Amino acid sequence: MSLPHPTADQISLPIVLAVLGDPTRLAIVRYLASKEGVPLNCSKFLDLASKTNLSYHLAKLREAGVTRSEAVGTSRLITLRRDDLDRRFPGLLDSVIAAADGDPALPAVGVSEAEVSV
Amino acid sequence: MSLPHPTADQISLPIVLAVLGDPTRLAIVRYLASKEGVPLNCSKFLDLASKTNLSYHLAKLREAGVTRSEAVGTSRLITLRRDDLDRRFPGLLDSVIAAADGDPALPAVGVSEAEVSV
DNA sequence: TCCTTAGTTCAAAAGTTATTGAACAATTGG
DNA sequence: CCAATTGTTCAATAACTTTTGAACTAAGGA
Repeated sequence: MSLPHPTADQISLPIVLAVLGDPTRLAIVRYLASKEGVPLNCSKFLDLASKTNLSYHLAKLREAGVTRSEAVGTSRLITLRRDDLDRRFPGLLDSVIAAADGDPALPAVGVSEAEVSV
Repeated sequence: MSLPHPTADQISLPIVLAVLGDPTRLAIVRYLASKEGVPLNCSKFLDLASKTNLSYHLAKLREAGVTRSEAVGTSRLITLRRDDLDRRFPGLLDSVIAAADGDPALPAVGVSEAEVSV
């Protein structure tokens, strides 16, 4: 582990809610949840935002304690901190993801604007 | 009903999360949840923020679809839109409120700074 | 009617967050 | 070593959010 992460008990509810309240970050979290166990690198999310902007949003998620980023080579392997989140805020992540999955208007990884309207 | 409210299906997940991501608004929602069924007026929340600022936060909650405000005389009776929220986002409100209740560091209605530290 | 109570609106200021491009580091493969 | 790949950092800007005080409206009671 390379970058600074909060410990599980430093994770703050309002910060997590505010961080998940951004559609780009919510899309990242949904995708991580859908690929649980598979560490992903940033390039997976390039259809959501520019590389620089993604770096910003991924840092927000990491600093909030929602994700964990591990440096491996030139990549960052990103995983959802599901265990920590479930322990701190039981049921929260599941209900957020289920609600997001039920909303076709939200941006999602691998679903370009074109694909949506076709 | 006097003021503009979104319909249940206009309620947006990211907006609700962002709105609940503010500690003052989270305290309002927790208090409304703890007094469910009892319509409250704004004065209940005056220990959280100034009257003007409260008006701003309560408008945010209403516009997001989290609360309903009804004008009765010079008062606004405020209630939580639990049915609508539970239908749109099952389990979300309960997990947020349970998580907030478990965090003594969060501001709460009727718990002044003095009372906390004494 | 006049005063009080309850809350809103407005404009300004302050603070925060999001987005961008250019420049930078670090690793890996040829 | 050189070039490509992967992602970060920085500074600037744009855009939004929060907070404030003063002025206002509308209802209710004396």
